This record gives sequence, C-alpha cells and structure tokens, in this order.
Amino acid sequence: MPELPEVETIARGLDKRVAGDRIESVWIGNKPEPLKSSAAEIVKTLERSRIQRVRRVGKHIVFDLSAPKGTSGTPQWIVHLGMTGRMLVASAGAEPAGHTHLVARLESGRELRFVDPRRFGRLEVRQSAFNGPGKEPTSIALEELVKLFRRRTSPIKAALLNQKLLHGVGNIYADESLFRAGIRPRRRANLVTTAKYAKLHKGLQAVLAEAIAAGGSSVSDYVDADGEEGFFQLQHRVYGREGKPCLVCKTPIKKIVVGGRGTHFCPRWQR
DNA sequence: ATACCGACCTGTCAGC
DNA sequence: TGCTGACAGGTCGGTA
Repeated sequence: MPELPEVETIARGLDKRVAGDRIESVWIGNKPEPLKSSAAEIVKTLERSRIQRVRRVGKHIVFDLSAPKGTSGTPQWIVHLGMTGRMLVASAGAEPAGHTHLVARLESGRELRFVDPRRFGRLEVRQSAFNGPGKEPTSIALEELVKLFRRRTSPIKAALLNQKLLHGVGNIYADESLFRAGIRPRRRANLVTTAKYAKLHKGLQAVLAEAIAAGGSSVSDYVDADGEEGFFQLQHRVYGREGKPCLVCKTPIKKIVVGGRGTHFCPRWQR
C-alpha cells in the first residue's frame, strides 16, 4: 500500500504527535504479523523506552528510542506497512479497528496501534542503525542513479521497484515518474539513454516531492497517522487512468503487466 | 549474478 | 441476493 510519500507523511505525523512520549506497555495479538524479531524481544525493547524521533527510511517507519535508565544503546523500532498496514495514534478509549496486531500504551494516555488486515507488514526491533536496503531517491544525484541502473537488463520499471537500488519507490510512483520522463516501462534499463535518465531523475524527484506535499495518494485505504486521507491521487497522470486520454497526446492510456505488477503508460508519448 | 514468478493474506468489486 | 474469480499501493524465496 504505502510508498515513499505515504510513509513520509505517516512518519512526520507520528513524529509530531508522539515524539517525547514514553511507551509504558505493549500488547501483541495472538495472531501477530510475521515478526522479524520475536514478540518477546519487541515487548522488551519497546516497554519503558522513550520515543525520541519518528522518521522514514525507504518504505520503513523508524522509531528512534532511548533505552530505559540503566541500559545503554539507542534501540530502534522498524515498521514496514506492507500493502494494508496502518500506524495510528488513538485515544485509549477508542474502539480498536479489526486486525489490530499491536498496541503500545503511551505515558500520555494515548495508544499507538498497528493495524494490518492483509498481514504483509513487518515489525522489527534492532540495536544497530537501520539504513534501509538501498539509496534514497529524494536526494540521490543523477550520476549515482545512472551508475546504479545502467548495467541492469531488467525492464526499467522493475529496476525502479527494486528496493536494493532505490528504496521507497513503489508501483504508483514508478509509473508516474516513467510517464513524466517519457520512457516505456518495459524498456531495458541498460538501453535507456543518458538524456532519458536525466528526465527520469527529475521526474521522479518532482513527483515524490509533489506527492509528499499533497499528503500522499489514497487509492483505496491509505490514511496517515491521524486517519486522514492524502489527495495526490487527484494528480496521477497514468496510474489508475487506463483508457483515459494521455495528458500529453490524448492517446488512451494502456495497462499491461511488468514485473508482475499492473503498469500504466501512454503507448505513444512513452518510447 | 540476475531476473522472473508464485506465495503470502484479506477485502472488495465486477460479472454471472 | 449470493457466489466466484480477479485484483490490490509489497516483499520474499525458489527456480531458471
């Protein structure tokens, strides 16, 4: 579900609301997420630690924690929302949503609730710094992006989705940035010209910045930490516009499958 | 080493 | 109305 702009919006909202708060106790459901750390380890790390900061790394939400008195280190709580995950701040009395898998009760009386119907999300605690699987797309330099992609023989769209190269780009923003650059999603990455890479770099950073400014894209069920929807879906140029006219040349937008993912593009404008 | 494809889950919606 | 199947913003592991 959430890609870079949505996770960025959620992380900023969480930081604003829970930074400085302390986790008093943690409840984990009996059908928990596939946890990357054991439930006991998560409870042990979170309980009695203070949330210093909440930020995004790739598509992950990172809670920087200060360890309880008497212990050392700066533990982190890493949350990946998968397709349908939500991290909500709720008042303790509020009715819990279905598929709530973790509740962290805070000193302030509120609760952090992790909700994920499809259970593709992942929860993890770690003691060493988490840097994400790849490079940060919002700040990567053009030369570095070209170096990363140039030798790949996979379709350019599959390369964009590969989190070990750039982390944070998902299906919507891959399609949107390829449209802005005028590149066919199936074009092999090693055959994309330098000039097109310059356009892709520019288009990708522009679309991510615009989407963050709009609070992300709510296609079916994405909401931020306050339960609010984003509105960047209103500015999508190809994603979800199958059959509708291309905004450049009026040709109907086509939908195909690339790398196993639904892919939207203009067959005339994108070459 | 790299790339592809099915599996993992549940909810929703279109079509019959 | 109710059933069935396709599909969904993501990632992983096995196979080619």
